[in-house]
Amino acid sequence: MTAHPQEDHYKYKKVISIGVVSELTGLSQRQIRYYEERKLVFPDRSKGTRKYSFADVEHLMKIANQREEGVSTWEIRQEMTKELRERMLKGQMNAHFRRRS
Amino acid sequence: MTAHPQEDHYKYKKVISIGVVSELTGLSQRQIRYYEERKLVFPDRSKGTRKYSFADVEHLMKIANQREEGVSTWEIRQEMTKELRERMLKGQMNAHFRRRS
DNA sequence: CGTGTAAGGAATTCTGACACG
DNA sequence: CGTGTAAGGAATTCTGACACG
Repeated sequence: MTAHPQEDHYKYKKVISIGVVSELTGLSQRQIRYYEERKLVFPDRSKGTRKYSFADVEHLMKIANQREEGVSTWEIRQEMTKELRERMLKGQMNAHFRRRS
Repeated sequence: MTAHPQEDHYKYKKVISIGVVSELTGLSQRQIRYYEERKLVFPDRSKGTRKYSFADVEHLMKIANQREEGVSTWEIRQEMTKELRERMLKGQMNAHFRRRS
């Protein structure tokens, strides 16, 4: 599917500490941890300390933009689960049509 | 040139701490720091602490393989500078032919 | 609700050195 | 030469709480 399957997961590998994420996003560590509490981000934990991926960083930047526009964390969360449902539906449909065509 | 110019530098962005690099490569922190001393890797420094890229991680894995084959750090270094010279030459030639064709 | 901050502790990283070989 | 380790300190991260609004 992709030209460089390995490179692809550079984006998703959770290796970045919160300090670096803070620098990259311009968000405070407090904000980043709070967004986790509100279930907007899901870092890995390596013995207590949080590890984020580049995808997480991008996602946090989107969140930062939405927050600036006055969107609440609750609304952002709603939007996320909604998109998730849509993606799952699409997956279902793909599986469905793949089976019978 | 590339489909996703931004994604591309996920590979080169120096954001990974030495502990994670150690886990990723299987090398000890001592080894990783020593290879830096021998000028085989060049992490960024953010206020003292080293930050590596995924490219650095890959490079360290190659180094680990060479070391297992008995190649000395000095020889690895030689090989690196040699490759660098070749790449620079190629750049020169590209510039040269670009100018006159 | 969303974020700042001070507090105390735990985990991480750093350097220079001694050791072995 | 290449790597391990103990040592002491510095920087990072963590949690729970109080504050403001």
